[in-house]
Amino acid sequence: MMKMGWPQVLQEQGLRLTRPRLQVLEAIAEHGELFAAEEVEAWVPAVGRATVYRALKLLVELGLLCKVLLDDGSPRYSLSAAGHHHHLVCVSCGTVREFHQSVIEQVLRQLGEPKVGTVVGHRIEVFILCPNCQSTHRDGC
Amino acid sequence: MMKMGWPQVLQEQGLRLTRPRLQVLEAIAEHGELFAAEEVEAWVPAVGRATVYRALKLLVELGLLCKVLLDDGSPRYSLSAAGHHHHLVCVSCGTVREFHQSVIEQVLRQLGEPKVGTVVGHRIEVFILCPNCQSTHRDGC
DNA sequence: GCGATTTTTGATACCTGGTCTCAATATGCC
DNA sequence: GGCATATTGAGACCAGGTATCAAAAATCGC
Repeated sequence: MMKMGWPQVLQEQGLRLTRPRLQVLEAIAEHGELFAAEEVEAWVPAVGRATVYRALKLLVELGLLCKVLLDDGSPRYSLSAAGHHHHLVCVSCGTVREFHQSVIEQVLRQLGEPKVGTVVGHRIEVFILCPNCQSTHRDGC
Repeated sequence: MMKMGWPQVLQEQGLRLTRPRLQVLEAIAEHGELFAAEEVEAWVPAVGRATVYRALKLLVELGLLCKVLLDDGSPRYSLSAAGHHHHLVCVSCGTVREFHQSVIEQVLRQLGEPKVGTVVGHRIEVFILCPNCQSTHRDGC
């Protein structure tokens, strides 16, 4: 679920749908919603390290995956809806929600006065404690 | 300039003002406004690698330095005014400006409805092309 | 000023998250 | 099936750190 369309997307770019790429994709689809590159490596031991990283990069470029920077700057990947958005990351359980906030975008645009410069991009990451983790303080969360 | 108060700050924490720490601090004060950890290493070859990183961490914790994540997630450090703020980073020349936007903070607070969770932190980085880099397209910028 | 105490250092090993190279292999296309 | 081209995997290497631990330095009490 999310795998469909993938071959087409690839081929439009002159890219090939190879076994390693498929294995990576399947592992991701099957496992978590927020994961580290290292975890993917472990999920597909048959696939070389470099290839795993190449696949992740590809998926990010194609917009199927999103690179999220945690509180301390360490990178994680999450399945992504298309388009520009930001993340609500639960610092406890790692759940990631995407959100859109046109107000914020507007404010940022306003920053782009001539004297400041042209805004060429931005990143917003919001760290939360999700309702689940908030109520149940069991560490299993 | 910015060095004053430093001994006091350190001692209040039971920390010591050592030569390596001073060397790192002086190098930073003397050199750039946005720099990589690696650069600091090169500026103070007499100071061990681990110590450089420890000093940087300390300075960040004490709020004298700010860790900025570039577009691609790679970390840089910049001299910092105290207090919560965000960054305007010029993608061309690396100039960093701090900014405050209460509107954004407000919006983020609103995200913290019960059903979403409690906002425990956020990071905002805005990437710009500064007026300087915009007009003069000489790569020296 | 001296010694004891405690912090800090630096060398080194190790870690995560990647990238680069390059020969060997797999894919897509006809 | 055969060919051109994309891709892979092994392995070296890199950035940016952290952990360990004995040796050195700073501060405190006197």
